[in-house]
Amino acid sequence: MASPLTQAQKAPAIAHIQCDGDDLSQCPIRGILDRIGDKWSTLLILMLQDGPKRFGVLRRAVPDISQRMLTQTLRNLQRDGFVARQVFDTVPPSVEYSLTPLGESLLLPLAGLVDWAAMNQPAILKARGQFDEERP
Amino acid sequence: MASPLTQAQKAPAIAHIQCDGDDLSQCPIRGILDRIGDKWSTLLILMLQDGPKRFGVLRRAVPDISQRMLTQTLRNLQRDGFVARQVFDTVPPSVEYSLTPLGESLLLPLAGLVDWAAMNQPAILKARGQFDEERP
DNA sequence: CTGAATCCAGCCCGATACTG
DNA sequence: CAGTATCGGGCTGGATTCAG
Repeated sequence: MASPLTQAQKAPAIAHIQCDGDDLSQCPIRGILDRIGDKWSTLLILMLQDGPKRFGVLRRAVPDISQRMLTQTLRNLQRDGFVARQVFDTVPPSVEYSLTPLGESLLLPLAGLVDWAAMNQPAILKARGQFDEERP
Repeated sequence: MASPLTQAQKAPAIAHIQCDGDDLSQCPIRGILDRIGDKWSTLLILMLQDGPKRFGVLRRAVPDISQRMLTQTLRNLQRDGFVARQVFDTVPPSVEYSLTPLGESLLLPLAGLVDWAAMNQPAILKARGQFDEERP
């Protein structure tokens, strides 16, 4: 844990991650994947990366999300300590969501994944096309 | 709607990832998240990081996966070009799965996420506990 | 040993309507 | 404006059984 940043270009050395056997349910990687793996969490985290946003702003920024899912996803993110929720007691009421330090720290590893995805999507699509082509 | 916001603040480098608006379905990050977000893909990728493994070996290494899910997950990974499948025509038949170069390249960003998860799981659990405690 | 096929439970998520 | 409640569909994933 003394080298948080310099592992950028090292060879894969994720040996200690077993997660198998008996206690797979409380595997740390599983916990975070269950969170970012759902449909909207990652998108909302990315949306909040450049500052706090109100509920309605998020809603408009992600047009195809329902109020239900927006509320629920924000709740989960808040519960895990990724986002903070601040209520302004005005009329009409307004609520601001923002990334906590913990949430912001997630942006870094997330960026690695995002960059990888953007860079390799063509290869994935190509592989997918070939696979579907060869398999009737 | 364009993006009138400037990436000031302390945001890392995920500027160009919008994914909102009209074409959210073919957003690259969404594609990869749908893959690694499922229950077994990431675990199997990590399992294959130190060399090819046979079907039965993987099965025994991840005791709580069903044959159905093992086959299905491997198929998806193969389809996306992450793993290669080699059949040895013997009796009884044996099949070996291994990471492709594309799959290996995913190990790097994945490692970042894994490390982050391992390092911050205590904070997450703590936040979760506090949240559940404060909410009746 | 590897894998396909079927049945079935659970939940994720969307649409809608209603409150403060 | 922000959030809750309810209903229902579709997909994920587990158990079992059969086949090459």
